[in-house]
Amino acid sequence: MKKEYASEEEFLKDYNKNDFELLSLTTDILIFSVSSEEESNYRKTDKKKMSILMVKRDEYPFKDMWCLPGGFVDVKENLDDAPKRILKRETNLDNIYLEQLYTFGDVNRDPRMRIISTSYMALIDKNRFDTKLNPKASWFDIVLCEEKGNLVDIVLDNGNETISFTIKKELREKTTDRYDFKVVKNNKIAFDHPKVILSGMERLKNKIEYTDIVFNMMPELFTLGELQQVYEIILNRKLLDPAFRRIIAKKTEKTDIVKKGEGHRPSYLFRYKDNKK
Amino acid sequence: MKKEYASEEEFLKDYNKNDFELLSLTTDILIFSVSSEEESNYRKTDKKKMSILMVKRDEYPFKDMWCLPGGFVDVKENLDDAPKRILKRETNLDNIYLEQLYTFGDVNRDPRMRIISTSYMALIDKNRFDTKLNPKASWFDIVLCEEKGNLVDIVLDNGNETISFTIKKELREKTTDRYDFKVVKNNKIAFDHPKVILSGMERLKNKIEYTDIVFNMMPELFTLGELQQVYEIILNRKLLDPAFRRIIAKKTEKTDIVKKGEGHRPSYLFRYKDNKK
DNA sequence: CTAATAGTGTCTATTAGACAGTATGTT
DNA sequence: AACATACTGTCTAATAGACACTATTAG
Repeated sequence: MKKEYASEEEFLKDYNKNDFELLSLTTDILIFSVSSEEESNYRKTDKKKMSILMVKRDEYPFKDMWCLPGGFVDVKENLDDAPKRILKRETNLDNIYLEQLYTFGDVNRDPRMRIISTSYMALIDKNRFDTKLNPKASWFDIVLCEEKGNLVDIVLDNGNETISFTIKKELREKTTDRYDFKVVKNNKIAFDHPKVILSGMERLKNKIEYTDIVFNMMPELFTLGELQQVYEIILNRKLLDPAFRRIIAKKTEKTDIVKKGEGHRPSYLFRYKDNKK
Repeated sequence: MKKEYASEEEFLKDYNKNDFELLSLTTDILIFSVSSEEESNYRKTDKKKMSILMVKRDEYPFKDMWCLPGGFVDVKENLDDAPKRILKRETNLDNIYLEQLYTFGDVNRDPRMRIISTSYMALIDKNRFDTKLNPKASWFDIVLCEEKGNLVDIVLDNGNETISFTIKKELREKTTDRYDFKVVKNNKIAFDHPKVILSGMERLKNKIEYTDIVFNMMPELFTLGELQQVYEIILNRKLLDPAFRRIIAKKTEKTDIVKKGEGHRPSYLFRYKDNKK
């Protein structure tokens, strides 16, 4: 028989939290940045790559594999606050503006128990942070990102170790939602984090077109060539100079500072110009 | 002292689930459909409105208020499967393709205990479902949706009751993420569901531009006038006929069936044409 | 006939794509 | 001078916005 309560207060006093099964919630944080690879040819500009911040697991499960910084959400903290706290603890990075990415909740995504994970992402310019990274954290460059048919190959490298995965994108029927991701190959990446990484990369690819998100990963001052390179690695295709400059003109502001000494014609430096309000 | 394990198997045998605080996860489901309001003028076509499927709460907390269909995620079921099961139980609707919307996790969003909720959304044509709705479920038309400055007013009506809310959209600093939503007025809507509803409406507004999602809420055959009306209520603005027809031409296919008897020039019926492979 | 919607033609403004060309530093 | 990148001019194609016009039905 269901008990009748006279008011919400009475009901709550009597409410037994253990009537429902409990589970754990974690949050994983995907931080993108840009790194430059020195070119041997003095004339060429440094080749840029996307990087992802990862952490080496020193405990089971997935001991000695790499994963995104993450951890358990505290019962007494807002979901949005958890990734900030955990990012600080895991990597020592602070003051980063995160946006929610997706919530992954397959039954067997964690071998310990039922754990659901809400992922967050952010773009930063890692050179603006002078805090020292925790020793177990490390930046991995995306050294390969290739899509053949419905297979996506990603290879990451931190200068020391190479890790990689392959995901099969399966079109979902009757929905305009994203694809289903199936991890078909995984070399040293813990949990379902390959899916998180690919989700973030696709989100970024979309958002770069209609937001100013990319400037979060640029330094204060940059050349348009550098900015174009970042667009090109995110979109994974070459852009034409004039078209790029037309579009970017509204979002940037030319300074009178010139970057010289690069072995070719110097470039003006630009800065981000916010047009919203 | 941290114990050393020789293998992942050994670690898992020893793993104590209660080392971490547990919480509950629910899922809320936002179902959109279109309803038509009979026009008194025989010449005019029926005015369309967006509708949302809601459920009356018959228990505390929020007794007698309206909320989205939702419920607790089972420890043994995939997150994506929970909303399907719960939607069936709460409303009797089956076989609906849901996409994940957002995960809401403020500490006090549920007065009973710490509950985090992942919301899902779907668009359906409710007339295609001949299953009878559960008595506590009901379709609410969006009878008003107005944005003034950073305040959004929404009024819902099921023919019997009117419920409403006002949300303040606060621009987040330094992020290209969505706004923060603050519920500043709430008339009879349970939990933080006003936020879920508005998130869904904004998602829909975005997705209608670059996906074919809208056809999920259209009948098999429709006139372009009807389709245009649906676009207009979702986007909340008038569209010009020629421009609309140009865009929609790629996504639709003309049949040789004509809809007559409407008090004005008859219209050909169209059907959705999927262009993705 | 009239009201209402269906459907088309076309001009213009804007934007995207393509390519070629000029400019200017370093070695 | 040669190379690499910076930056611009301009033609063309495609697209979006605006407006006006014609067509067809029920009553």
